Amino acid sequence: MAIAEDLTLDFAAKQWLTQLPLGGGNHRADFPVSIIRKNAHSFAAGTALTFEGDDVATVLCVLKGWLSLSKSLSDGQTQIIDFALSGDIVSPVSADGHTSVLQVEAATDAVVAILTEAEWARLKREWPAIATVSAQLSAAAQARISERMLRLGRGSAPNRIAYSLLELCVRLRSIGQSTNQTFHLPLTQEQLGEFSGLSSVHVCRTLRRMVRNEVIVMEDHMDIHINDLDALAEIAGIDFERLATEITPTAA
Amino acid sequence: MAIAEDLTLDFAAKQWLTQLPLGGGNHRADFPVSIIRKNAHSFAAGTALTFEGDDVATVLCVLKGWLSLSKSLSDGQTQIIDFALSGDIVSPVSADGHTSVLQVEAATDAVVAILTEAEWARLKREWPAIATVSAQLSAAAQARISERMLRLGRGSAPNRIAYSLLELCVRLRSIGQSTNQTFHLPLTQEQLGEFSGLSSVHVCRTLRRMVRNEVIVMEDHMDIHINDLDALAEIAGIDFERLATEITPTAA
DNA sequence: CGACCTTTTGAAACGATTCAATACTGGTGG
DNA sequence: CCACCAGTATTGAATCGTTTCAAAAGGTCG
Repeated sequence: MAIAEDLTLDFAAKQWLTQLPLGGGNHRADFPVSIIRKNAHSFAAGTALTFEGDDVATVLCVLKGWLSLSKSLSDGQTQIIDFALSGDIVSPVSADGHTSVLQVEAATDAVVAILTEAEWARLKREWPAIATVSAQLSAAAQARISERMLRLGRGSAPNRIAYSLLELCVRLRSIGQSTNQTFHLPLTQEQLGEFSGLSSVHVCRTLRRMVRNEVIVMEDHMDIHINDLDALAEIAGIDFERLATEITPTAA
Repeated sequence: MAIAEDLTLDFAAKQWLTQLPLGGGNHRADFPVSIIRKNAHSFAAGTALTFEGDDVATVLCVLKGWLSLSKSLSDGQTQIIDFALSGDIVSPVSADGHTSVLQVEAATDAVVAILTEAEWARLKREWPAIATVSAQLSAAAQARISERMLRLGRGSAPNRIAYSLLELCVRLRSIGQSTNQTFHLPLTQEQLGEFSGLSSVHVCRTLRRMVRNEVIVMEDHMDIHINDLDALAEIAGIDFERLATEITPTAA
């Protein structure tokens, strides 16, 4: 974990931090960007982000890449609770404020600003726009977690996979990393299984069937194109554009 | 839905609203209680709480009874995402602020204060203690939803049922409705199935097996006593007291 | 008492997992 | 440049756990 120097890159992408109405000419407006920049760290894919002691009360702003938030059963079986993508905010704190309930890991190479609860509270207080976006992000996270719980509890394998693909497509689109239902998932089938509650073998079978039916096209280790959006949405049991408004922070 | 007149009852229970350090002699300190009282409504068990149009941006404070928050697949299969118990706060709003992502229903007879987002924001602003409790409650909800997602995705039926019982036991204990691991669940086996992602038939089989093994005792339609806490915690894959600190707001 | 809902239990069917063998891919070092 | 390796993907076959179907028993309420 090293201080990130290359923050220019992803800031160009469509992200909340760059979109904040922070008040143009006002030089203080640089403050949020600068405090986040100052606390930015790089993580290589696969690295665990650990929090101990007082560090727990911490807020993570993902500036680049994907984080996976997961939990494991005692026998090692893992469930990915959520992915935090570029622009997302994570506070992996439990009700007692002392333990992290979730294991946080960089799913890809990632850049993350790590703020204390206090710093974050101050940002929210002094820049209401940040508080607003933060609330929207958390409502969006809530909504997509509900959708996924529904499918973990009740959905078939095709339903789960279809939903997972559509959710990630929608989210990537909202941060400018997908157009025309084409996107790259930086995941193994094993990880997609941990996300959707299926064995990697069954993820493979299900994806293959979708390719055979020409619902999706797959190339180069997880470059996905949704060929028949209506069919996939039907399998997932959602309305694509409605899902987008529910699980994605909408421009205020 | 009628204005509730009988608010004295559950207020006696150990609840956040009564525990707030609102500043003793200060007469303004009555304000939170009075605004909540003014907006309290009664719902009979089974009633759906609906929100339309501008009502969506709404906060629910459960004063008495249980709410169930659920989602359904197009074929009618339902997943209960969470129960909101007495003292819990629910904001069933999606990221666009216009649709309710969750179906809210009174699982028992219930009394709920229904506040607008604006009223709630004002309460939080003027009584920081409310903001604190609110944050704790939402961290607790986050934590228990993660635990449940893990089990929906990866757990066996016994694991899911054991966890569900323990979670509800812990939560009921924290609001003074369970002592000695004895409590009443106001749920049918069907609902317990919707909560744990199992068919009602399999809920029955699993509970029966636990009774046979003397892990739990069941009487009178869902009066449950956990007879062998260690065994149940083992099946659920948790540490009981640790779970309590994670999924329950801790006294500040 | 009958109507209705919930619980219980058995048997059959189904879907997902596990096991196992093979192929594919990208990276490393001879 | 090729051989090799580890990790990943693919496919088939057997197994397992859960669901579904069905039938009966228990409870509650008009």
